[in-house]
Amino acid sequence: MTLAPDLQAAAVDQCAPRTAGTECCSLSGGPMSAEDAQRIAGRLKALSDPTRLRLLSHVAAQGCGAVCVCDLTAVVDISQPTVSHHMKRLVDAGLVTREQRGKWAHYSVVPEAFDELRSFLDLR
Amino acid sequence: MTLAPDLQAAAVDQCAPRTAGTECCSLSGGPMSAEDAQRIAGRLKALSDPTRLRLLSHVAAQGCGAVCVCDLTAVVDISQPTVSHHMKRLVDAGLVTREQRGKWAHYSVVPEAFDELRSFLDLR
DNA sequence: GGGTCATATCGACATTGGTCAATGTAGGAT
DNA sequence: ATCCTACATTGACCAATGTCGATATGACCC
Repeated sequence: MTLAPDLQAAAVDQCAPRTAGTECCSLSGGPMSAEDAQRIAGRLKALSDPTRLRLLSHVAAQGCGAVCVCDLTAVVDISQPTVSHHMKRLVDAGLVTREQRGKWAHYSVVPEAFDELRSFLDLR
Repeated sequence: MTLAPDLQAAAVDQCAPRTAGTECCSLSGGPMSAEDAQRIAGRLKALSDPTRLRLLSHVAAQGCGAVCVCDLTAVVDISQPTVSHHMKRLVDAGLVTREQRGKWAHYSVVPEAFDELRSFLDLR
């Protein structure tokens, strides 16, 4: 693992105020439209791979800090192109954001996306 | 759609007491083990298909009632074998249970499984 | 400029997965 | 026993996906 490009701020409980989750739909709210099902399934599909979950858990553990790919390749034992591919899928799904700082790519989680999924999975 | 095999009880808020979700791990709880990632990814994978989400939303809408396949085929426009296949995947993932009543198969949701996923997706 | 480092993209491969038609199975009715 | 009904299983097909090595891009340094 190379030197971390900056002092990743220690994980904080709540760094930025979360905008209310995009109220979309819920599993218990009756039959879903095909469009909603497509949207949610897309996000869940991005989460449905063990390698991506492990990568994501490292990003999420940084709280509002950011993680570069060099750190991630060291943790999960897969090739660098594969890590890039997985991170791209997470970004495309709107679950993490990517920010280029110098030559490093920094990733951080998008809390609203997870809020939406959590409320979708609520069976009440 | 054939006649419903029994009067599916109107959805109730809380029919059976939920046992506390199997506290496993969380995305924000630091790096995940490969085993945990595999487990959770398996459940998420079962949820990562739009057709299964739509089927599941019909089952979940019944609350603690149960739904037979004949009702499900009518709702999503896919063949009966495909519905069976999807329902089997949901059962194998532990998200729904299957109960044979006469010649009908009745499906209902497993709230604990969803509780576990929701707490896993909690970024706090 | 050239060189190196961090990351993305490309092409190829093997595996998984969604779908269907055809068939099997088992319960209920006549 | 014979049919019908409700559902599962099988086998096949094609599309999507995870993985890698090789290569491209782009930022920094000298």
